[in-house]
Amino acid sequence: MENLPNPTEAELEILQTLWQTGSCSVKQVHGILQEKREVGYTTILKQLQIMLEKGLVQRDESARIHLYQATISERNTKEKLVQKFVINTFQGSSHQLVMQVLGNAAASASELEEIKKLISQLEDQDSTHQII
Amino acid sequence: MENLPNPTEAELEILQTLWQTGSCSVKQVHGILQEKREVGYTTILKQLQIMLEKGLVQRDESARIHLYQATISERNTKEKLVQKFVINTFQGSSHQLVMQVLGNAAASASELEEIKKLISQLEDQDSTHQII
DNA sequence: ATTTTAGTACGAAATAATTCGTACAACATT
DNA sequence: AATGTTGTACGAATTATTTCGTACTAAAAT
Repeated sequence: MENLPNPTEAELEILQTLWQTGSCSVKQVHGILQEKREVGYTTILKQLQIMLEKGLVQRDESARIHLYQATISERNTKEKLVQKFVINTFQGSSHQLVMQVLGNAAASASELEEIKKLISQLEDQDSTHQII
Repeated sequence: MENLPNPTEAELEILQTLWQTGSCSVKQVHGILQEKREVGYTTILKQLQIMLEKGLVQRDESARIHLYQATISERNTKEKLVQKFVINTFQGSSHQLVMQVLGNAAASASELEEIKKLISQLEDQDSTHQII
């Protein structure tokens, strides 16, 4: 249960492709990111090497072409990033964040439906499990 | 209608105190932040000077003690920061962000109530104003 | 066997963000 | 007037992040 550093912005970009694709060569990652923006091959290579040092990814070196994969889960990572963001930007009030987002982002009716459903579930949990 | 850069983390911290207090001397800002963490006076001074250059704050120099105030609104700034965060972390899906947050942060019943109310409002708007 | 191709390793430059020391200026106190 | 106090200005060190060039290595193709 090590405590790894949060990924930086560029690192997160790479992690996203690893989460989506599973296990990637540098070439694959580069190919995917290249579609979004101009970036050198060795830039991605170096990033992955740094991420390896940090423990954010692991790699299979058995073949000549190394295969990288994320060591941290998408869910858990995003959870931490959200937490940090909420602290920095909303003084820790995730409620405030939600209100902001719902206010801005014209959410579609079906999305609102989904959110309402989640809230109902949460409320049920509350009344069922809460001790007081 | 200039387009100012997003504030960095340290800058945001300062902006928060300016938003809360209105118009502050360096000393005031420093005093408030000092309570949260160890930080030098000239650090804050320099930050404010940089923020002035960037246009994030303006200052009243009429007195010897300069008074700083934010040039960008809290609401608007946070909106942009959220937008950027959602793009980086949730590939632009603010809906995903909301689901994450609600799932994690054990929101209190009253908070959930408040959110539900907002959702109802949004739904009303939809049915009332939407064209299709 | 030589050459070309496709990969990794590594140093280091470029950029951005943060921090603070030192110098200087204005006002207040003696 | 001299001294102390409380400000601002500014240069510069430090740290983090991002980027890429150059060198090296192994495999594939000739």
